[in-house]
Amino acid sequence: MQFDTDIGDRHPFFSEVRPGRGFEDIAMQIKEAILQGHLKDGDRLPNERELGSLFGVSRPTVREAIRSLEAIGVVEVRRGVYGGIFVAEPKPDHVGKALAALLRFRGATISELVEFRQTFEAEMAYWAAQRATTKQVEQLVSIANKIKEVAHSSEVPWEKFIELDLAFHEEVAQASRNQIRVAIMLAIHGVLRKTSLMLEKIDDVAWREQQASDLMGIAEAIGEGNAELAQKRMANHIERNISKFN
Amino acid sequence: MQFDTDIGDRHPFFSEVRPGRGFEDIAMQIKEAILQGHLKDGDRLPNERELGSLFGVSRPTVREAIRSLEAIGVVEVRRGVYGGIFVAEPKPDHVGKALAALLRFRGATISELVEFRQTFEAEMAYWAAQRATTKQVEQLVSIANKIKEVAHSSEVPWEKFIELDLAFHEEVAQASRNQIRVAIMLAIHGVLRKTSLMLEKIDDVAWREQQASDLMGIAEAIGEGNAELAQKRMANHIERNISKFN
DNA sequence: AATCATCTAAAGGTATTACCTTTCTTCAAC
DNA sequence: GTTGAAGAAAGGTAATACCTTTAGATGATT
Repeated sequence: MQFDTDIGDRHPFFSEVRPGRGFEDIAMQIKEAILQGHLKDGDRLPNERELGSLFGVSRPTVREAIRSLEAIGVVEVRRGVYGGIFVAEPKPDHVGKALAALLRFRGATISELVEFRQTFEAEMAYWAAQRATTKQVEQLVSIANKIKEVAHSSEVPWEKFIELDLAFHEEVAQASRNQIRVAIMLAIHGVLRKTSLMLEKIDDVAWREQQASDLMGIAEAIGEGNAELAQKRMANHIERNISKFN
Repeated sequence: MQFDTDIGDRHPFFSEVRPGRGFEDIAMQIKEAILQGHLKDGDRLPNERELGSLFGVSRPTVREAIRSLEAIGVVEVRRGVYGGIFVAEPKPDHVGKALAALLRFRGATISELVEFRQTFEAEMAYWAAQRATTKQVEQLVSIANKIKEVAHSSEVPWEKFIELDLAFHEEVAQASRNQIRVAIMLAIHGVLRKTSLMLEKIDDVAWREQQASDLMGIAEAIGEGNAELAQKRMANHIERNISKFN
């Protein structure tokens, strides 16, 4: 990625902005440049001062544009020498984070979330059973075992229990080999982490053991490559969660 | 929502920022204030200069924070007298837009998208059949009829055809009464609009008529409240789309 | 009296300029 | 060879002045 920093020449794909919300124009041009393939993941953009010259705007305006792009995970900013503005790598957890913010703020209710989650996760398990690698299956079993251990002792804080549970589901999402599912799963968990803090603690050992048993069953079904079974077990698992929290 | 603009006093829920990325701190505090219910949808924040005083930072720093929040749809900025910074209303199309940007940039491939879409939309039709209002059903039938008319004449540009198709699917999403589904649907369409521009035009009248017939069938199933049928027809409809574009 | 054009104040949008802070690299002293 | 201090690149912040948009108020015209 080469940049022509000479203001006099016309830049290959950047042009000066129109009046109004200049930073929006700039953000759009940079996004477009990425979509068109002129800028690729990891590419470094010119520094803020140079960008200002290129777009014919001041540095604050450039910075506002960068902030917008940074917020939605399009670019990444690093400080120091060899720092700068970089086209962000496709990390699904970035997506998840932003998406979580969206869901949390945009009028989606918890009951809408669980309704969606029910079939979403079941579907995810279905594909995971067909695509999980040996390593991923081992990982799932490993997590399920940890949960089983933890389930018995009511000493373990419920936050720990929840974290293990979420880790399991995220691993299933990964195993389903679909970045969209991974992103949505992470987003949902972002919401759950926030909201579950407001719920009463789960000291119910019987419930914990049921959960552990559920997850182990799902891990086994995925390990056997039995998609329908994995799907069904996951659906039942989520179903039990819903009735517990409603 | 009242604000104490006197710098000397401690603000009820805003506090001065730490060094480093001050704007991040500010964005976080505002988000938190919304989550905690201190700020509600439609509330107007103090103007940029006052916020600067409240947080103990300069105006550019405040603006960068606002840009971040604006990008993810948390706040909305209006100019002019009676303008200002407002907590954004829960408009799912805002979510959809931001989500679309995320999906487009974050390594999700088209084939992952269609795979997800298949069951997602079928599920959506299932719930729509159980929840659609009379008015929504009429709207669906109306759109399906328009598509039917348009299908015959190859005069009508394919962009128009696609728009009608997307409108139908969005109406189904609305009818399913789940904001999460609506947001995801809009996001997917955002991606499709961008990518479909790169595909060859659809002059295939037979295909168009098949589409029109599909949608009419779905609308009818929803109108009858036959959830399983609606689900099945939607799945078949998407299936045909996939085979067409692969 | 109704209507249309102009004025004006509030608030966001931009430009300038100067300086601070972080973070490497480099090179010298030990 | 290790340690440490200086320097340079690039983002982060501050302060200030001025432009632009927008809606309501005001007043003139018909």
